[in-house]
Amino acid sequence: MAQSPATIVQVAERASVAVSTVSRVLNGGSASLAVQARVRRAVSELGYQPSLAARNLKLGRSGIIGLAGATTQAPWFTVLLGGMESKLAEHRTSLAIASLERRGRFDGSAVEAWIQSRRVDSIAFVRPGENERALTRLADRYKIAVAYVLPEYEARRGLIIRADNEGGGRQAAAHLLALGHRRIAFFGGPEASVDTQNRLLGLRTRLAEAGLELPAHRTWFAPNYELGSGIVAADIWLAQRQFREATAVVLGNDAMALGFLRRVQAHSLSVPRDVSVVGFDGVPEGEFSFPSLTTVAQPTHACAEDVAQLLLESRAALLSSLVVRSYDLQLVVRESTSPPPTGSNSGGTGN
Amino acid sequence: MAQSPATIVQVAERASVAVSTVSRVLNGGSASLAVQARVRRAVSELGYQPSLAARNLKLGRSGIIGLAGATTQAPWFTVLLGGMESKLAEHRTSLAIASLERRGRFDGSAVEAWIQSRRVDSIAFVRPGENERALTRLADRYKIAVAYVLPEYEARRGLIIRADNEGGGRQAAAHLLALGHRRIAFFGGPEASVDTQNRLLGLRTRLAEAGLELPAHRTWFAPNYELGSGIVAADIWLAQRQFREATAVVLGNDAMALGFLRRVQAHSLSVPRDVSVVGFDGVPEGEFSFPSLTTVAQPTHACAEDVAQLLLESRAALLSSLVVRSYDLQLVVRESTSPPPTGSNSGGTGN
DNA sequence: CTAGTTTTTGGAAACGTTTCTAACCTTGGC
DNA sequence: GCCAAGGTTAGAAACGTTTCCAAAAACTAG
Repeated sequence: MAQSPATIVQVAERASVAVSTVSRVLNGGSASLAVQARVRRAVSELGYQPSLAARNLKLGRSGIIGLAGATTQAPWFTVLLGGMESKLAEHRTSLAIASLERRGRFDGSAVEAWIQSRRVDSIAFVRPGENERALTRLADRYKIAVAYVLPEYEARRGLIIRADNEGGGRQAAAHLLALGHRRIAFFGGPEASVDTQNRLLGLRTRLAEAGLELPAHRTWFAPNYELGSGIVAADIWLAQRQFREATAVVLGNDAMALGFLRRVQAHSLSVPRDVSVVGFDGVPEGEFSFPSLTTVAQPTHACAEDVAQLLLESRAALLSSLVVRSYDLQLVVRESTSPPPTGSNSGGTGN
Repeated sequence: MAQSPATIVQVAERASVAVSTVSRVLNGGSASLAVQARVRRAVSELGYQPSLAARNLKLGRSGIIGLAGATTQAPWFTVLLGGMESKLAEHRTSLAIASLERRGRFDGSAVEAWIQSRRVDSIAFVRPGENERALTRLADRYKIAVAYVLPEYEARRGLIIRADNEGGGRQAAAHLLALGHRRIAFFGGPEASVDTQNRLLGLRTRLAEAGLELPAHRTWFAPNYELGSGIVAADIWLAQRQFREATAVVLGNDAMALGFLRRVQAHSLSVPRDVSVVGFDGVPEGEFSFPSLTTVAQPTHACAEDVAQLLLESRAALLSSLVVRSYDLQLVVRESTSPPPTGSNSGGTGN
């Protein structure tokens, strides 16, 4: 039908009314009932929808919220994407995606050009990691409201979405204790990672409450959070006596846990019969692995909606002040954990 | 520094030059060297980047390519997203995401409002499935260039990205034949699905070339492509003699294959020792499953770049004509396939 | 019926670009 | 030294909105 989309001018003509009147009617201003009816009829006859681009240009904003992460394919990222999209769709706001990396490397100037040319109103950085400082400078330069989703450090203003990793560690420990495990090993992500440290802290705290320890000789830190680190962890667990004594292992994240699973099974051991395995994150892959993975899941979906909402409604406030939101992690019990092998469940202190 | 982003007017003032001149210089028009230098200096001093919104408004387009799928979290979708994003970033074009579903149901009018208010220049529908006709009507109404990524049917104009599922079926068959399998079972997706039919056709064709058959009593069709269908498939394989004779099974897609894997292993059988398993799609989960999954992967990344490129460069052509691109699938051999159990590898004809 | 008050409406400016047209400045040939 | 031709630059209009301000219309009250 409509060759090119109808404009407000056409609506005005058809309703025999001034352009400004159409705008007023559509934005809830006052108008006589007769005019309102005429305008609305013209609108529906023409199938008119205001051009957001023109509207936002006039209003001095872009109506765009940016979402940027190191990779657009990480599970975290896509969940956030879905959650924010559904929230934003109701608010005439669009979501623009940017990858922080070009050809595998962080590219600050590409991000800067992107922010500037789109004039994004707000932006959410997903797991900014080591780039956080550079990104903060960028956001400051352009006075953009910004949300950091699971940052490692802490910015001075903006919205910080953090996960209660310590609580998550406690939950993992509680679960394993309830199953009867007494000796637990921890194969963390990078030692410098705040997340890993907090998870370990939670584990230790909860174990201590049960009179148990998680000694340093049963903790190990990987160079990264990749699947390969889980493979190495498995080799260590298989080969080293002080680790092998553990009847349950907690891995730095799900990717590592999946690697661990594979390697251990390749050695003809069974999970959870020979060893119980717990991961962190709650990635979808964990549901389909064999055995499916017990994990401490991040509350990503809830975060997504809150990020969208706050970035929309508290934009002004976020420009100057700091808002920190912490979310509880949630234990998801699946098949990779069970009571320890009978016999190894001695009443020892675990040292 | 810059409170609000610099505009072309400020650049013009700083360079003591008219606004139109700045625009000309920046867009490669002719200008004296002295002026060029002055303008460029002003641009870099102010950190000026043109506002894409204003630019596109004037140019009568939006500079936005839409990407819409039933769910924004499907593996297919995210790969496409990443691929298109990196391609588009070089072309001053942004990608806008929309979900075709609101609260789990297809919502045509939401999609229409979205298309219209954003004035998207082109749009890519990912696996439109049963909504394809409605979406085609929409695209026609607004005269938008449109790409259908893996459609079930075929539109009259636009870009059709299809995968050579028949060839994929042939590859799967060839692989299993090479390993020594003679009796193969097929657990497809919905019988009405074109993809499933083509995959089956490819399997049959290749087997026929080897003098073998894939008889109807060793094929089964699921109601959908979900994991649960794979579970049911496994139960059928386990229970029914004519299926159980097969030393290798081909599933409708990876999700089903993963379900099959889990169920069979839950019955204390080993993959691939007791049965070889092949999936379709190449989802990331298949890499981390145990055993990792042999699959016939979709060439998603290549598609993504082509979709972006064609939607950008051949926009006009796509408005009236039909372009069909077919992509080869690629066999990815992992752990879930091996030679059949010795003894069952008789020289029979497979009937 | 008039004057005052309120409500409704239309006109114009503005947002930040690009492009068209016309004016200006150089240059070179005579 | 003049004129034409060429290249370079400035000015204005346009894209589709919203909003401000003033004009017009509709009431209200005296």
